[in-house]
Amino acid sequence: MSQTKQIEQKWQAKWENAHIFEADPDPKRKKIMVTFPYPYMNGPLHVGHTFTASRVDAYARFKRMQGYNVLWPWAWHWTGQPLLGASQRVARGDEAYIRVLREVDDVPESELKKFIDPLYMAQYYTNEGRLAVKSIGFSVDWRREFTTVMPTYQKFIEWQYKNLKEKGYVTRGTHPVVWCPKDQSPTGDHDRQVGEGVTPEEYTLIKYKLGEHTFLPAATFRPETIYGITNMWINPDAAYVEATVNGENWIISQEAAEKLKEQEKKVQVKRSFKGKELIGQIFENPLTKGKFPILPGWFVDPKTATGVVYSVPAHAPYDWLALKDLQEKPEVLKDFGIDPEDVKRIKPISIIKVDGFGEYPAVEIVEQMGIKDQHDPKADEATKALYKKEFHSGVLKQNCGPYTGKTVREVKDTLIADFRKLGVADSMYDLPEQVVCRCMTQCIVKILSDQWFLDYSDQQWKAKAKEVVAQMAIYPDSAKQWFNVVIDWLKEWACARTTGFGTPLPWGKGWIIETLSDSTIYMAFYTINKHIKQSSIKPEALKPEVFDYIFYGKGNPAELEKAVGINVDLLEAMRNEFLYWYPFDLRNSAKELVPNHLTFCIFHHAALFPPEHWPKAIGVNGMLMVEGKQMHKSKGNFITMKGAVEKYGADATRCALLLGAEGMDDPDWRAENVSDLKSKFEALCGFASGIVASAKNQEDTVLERWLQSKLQHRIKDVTVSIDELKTRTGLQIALFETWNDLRWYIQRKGSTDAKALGEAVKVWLKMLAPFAPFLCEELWSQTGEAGFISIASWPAFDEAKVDVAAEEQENLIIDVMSDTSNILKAMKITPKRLCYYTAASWKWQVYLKVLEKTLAGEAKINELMKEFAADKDLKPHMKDIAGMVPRVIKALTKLPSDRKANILKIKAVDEKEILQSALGFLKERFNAEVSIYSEDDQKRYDPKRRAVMAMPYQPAIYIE
RNA sequence: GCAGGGGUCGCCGAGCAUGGUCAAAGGCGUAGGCUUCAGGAGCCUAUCCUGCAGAGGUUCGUGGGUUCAAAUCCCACCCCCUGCACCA
Repeated sequence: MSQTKQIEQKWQAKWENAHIFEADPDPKRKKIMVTFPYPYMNGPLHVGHTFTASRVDAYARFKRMQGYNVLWPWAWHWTGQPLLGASQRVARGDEAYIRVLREVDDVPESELKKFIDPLYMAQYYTNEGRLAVKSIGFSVDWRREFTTVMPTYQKFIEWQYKNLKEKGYVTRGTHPVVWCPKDQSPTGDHDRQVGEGVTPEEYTLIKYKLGEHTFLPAATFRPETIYGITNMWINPDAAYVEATVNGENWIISQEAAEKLKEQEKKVQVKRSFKGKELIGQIFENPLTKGKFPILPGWFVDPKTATGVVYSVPAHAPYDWLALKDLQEKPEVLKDFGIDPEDVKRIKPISIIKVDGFGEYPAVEIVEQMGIKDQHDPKADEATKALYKKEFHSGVLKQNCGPYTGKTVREVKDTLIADFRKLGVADSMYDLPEQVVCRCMTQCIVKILSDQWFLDYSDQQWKAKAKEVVAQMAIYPDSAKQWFNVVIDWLKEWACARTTGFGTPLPWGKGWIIETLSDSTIYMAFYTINKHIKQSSIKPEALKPEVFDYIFYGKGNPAELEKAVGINVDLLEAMRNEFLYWYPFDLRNSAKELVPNHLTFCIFHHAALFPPEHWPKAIGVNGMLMVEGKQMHKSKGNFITMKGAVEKYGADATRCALLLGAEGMDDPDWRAENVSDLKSKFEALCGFASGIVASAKNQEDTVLERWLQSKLQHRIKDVTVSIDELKTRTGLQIALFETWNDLRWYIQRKGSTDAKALGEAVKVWLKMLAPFAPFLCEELWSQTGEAGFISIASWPAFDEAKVDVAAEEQENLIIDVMSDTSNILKAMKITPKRLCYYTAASWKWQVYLKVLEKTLAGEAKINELMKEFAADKDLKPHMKDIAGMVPRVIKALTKLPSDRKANILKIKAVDEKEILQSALGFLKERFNAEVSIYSEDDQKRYDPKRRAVMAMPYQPAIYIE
């Protein structure tokens, strides 16, 4: 076994035995409850889960070290269809799928066989998942664990839905879905062979009249164009039917008749015939009573909507092209007994005024794009472009009745509603593209009736949900408006279905609450599940009144005890535990859950809990990529949590992920980077334990003060970063920046045995502990500290330890070195001797004065000069000062303002002494003799007379 | 199509909200040196271009604009990612 693995197992066991992550209410301590959306158990946990949960764990561990009572619970989502589907595929002997289980999920053969039982499968993945979560070191309180099919959990969900229903958030209605006629069930995206992402579209049917009692329901997305109709198109070769539809006589395509049967229409086909039969007949516009002919249109697809299309050649490119065709090729009309002259007389009717177009936009766009005929693929493009343009900016002309002067966008909805009221319009759904079910059956649209919905359209509910958002923190902040947009956007959500695992709807036989609807407030269940498990509370005892008491404080525990048999103490303990932990303080997930789960969570809290129990914060992060691509089992780039930990170790896995991205950016998992990080950690171990072992010298030179001071900034930055869930920034500073500080100190010091360095390393380990807990525990134990670093106190920023003088001293060295290197680079020489000349004391006087004025924002050269001239000591140097002042001003603009302030505070420093103290270091660095002089030094070696160039914080340099 | 997020020096990625401190953090990679029996690791240095003195020049998706001054503000355009519902 590798050393890493040994260390990991050792600490995992120690944590578990010491129960340090098990959190109970403690009124003396402030609490933090963090949560991660429970993962769905139809497969193993993967690095995507790992990334998101690592952020939660880093936050939890950080808060725990800060002294908070931190609770991080975990559970498993079993609700829904996919688990069933997966199991069925195993049962069916689906080779491809079984191979994935075997090779990607690493399921042993003996277990695989048992996967024909979906619950067994879920239990297997749950067990594996728990081991993985433990092995990566997430600081979870396992006493609260559950799965969503546990009867006790289901009692909780029943309570939730009973409440929602009573409060009026659950409604009943109809809904169009993509439907597989063979499976007799909705066909979700994942169940499709063809047509992923395709959703039903609603057509308006305008019921044109053919004779007194027959309708031609023409399908359109643009019902406003009824005012511009010139004729009807019927495909002469397609099969049509005359049918009674909800008591009316309709003529529609054969396919349409079948479809309408599934859309809450009573359809009775009376006779079938070819479209040809209709050509040449005259129909009536039910609104304007105008009469128009039916013409042959071969482009009409009987498979789309009703197969009946009306023609608006002024605004629809296809219609214009088809009409033009007939007008130019009158011979085809002969077959239908239509007088070509009648067709030639048809003129487009313009009804929409739109910028950039004249009378007949369709005619113009066809000419502009050089579209030849209705078979030209560009016709489709033209249709879309024109539709978009007319919809957004088109204004209806005077011939549009009550809608005149309005934009299409404004009136569309009312217009449809009006037409329906007048009885001239109906509607039907159809799919814009073909959808084929996994079972190879062609899908259709079905309107499900008696569906149960969560009424997310409810304006008051929306308003309340926004209040929840307003009072909480969202990380990153930019996601906040997204939540608000989603709240606006959400409509009724079908919250129950008839198949799959889940909690039966308490009042609806045969309905099961679907996955995204049974996972909205379960964080509250964690708070009490510990008691339910420890006291083996029976599901039957968990009556709604029990939850009412626990969550709302309603009712009397003594009476409850009598009613359900849970004793008063236990009831009160549960109530207290809920009150202690709730609301949760952070919920973090990937951004894909923003438009659904996370927003649902907000809605349900708004509905069911008072403001004091509303979520405190939600974190959102990107979606993990693997080697630059989306991770997919089918793409062969699927990496499990277990696999990653085995290969790279827990700490490297966690940190590689966290260093990948923060905010909503997508992190990229690159195997090479992870192994680099793994070896970096090995180096870190050697580095740190070496220092810890040798720390003995009690010293307090400027270098120790510098190190201490630098460390304070790192502490501050890391603390602020993790607080805002900027885990990437936090880890970067904790790991790399701090490491660089330690290195600089060691270089300058030339030794590693100072106690101060050992102390700094301890602080360093503490800052790293939330990110790389195993390694830090191991090194912590080597420092001789008792107890776990996981619960050691987080380093606090200490203003008193900030030493700006020490920092500026090192800045001086760094600046001098970089100037020297720059010169060497330009000169392309190897130095034998370096001479530094520090500025004369009068220059400091000038420098500080200029600095002071600069900081105050009033650095005027002439005024400064006057002031200097008035000074007896400076008077003799006025010639030099004249040249110096502009140089100083320029140099100061390059300094950050906080450094300027520090320098002013420190006043003059003895640069010669500082450089002298770094003499050995500089010698070694440049591999040359180094001499330090003051500009005032009469005996200085200065053959090129460089010394006069010396400035405060910028000694002159001479190299030979 | 609608909505949200993005395009930065070989790569990954900070910075852009409060324009100057930005040739632009940090990591990775690459090159050179030190250390080492060797490999690895570690440590140091360099890494847009130019420059025989600490300097200058050209960069931050594209094209305009505002300003003494823009990666950062405004406008237009191009490209990429994510979500869009009965499904986790």
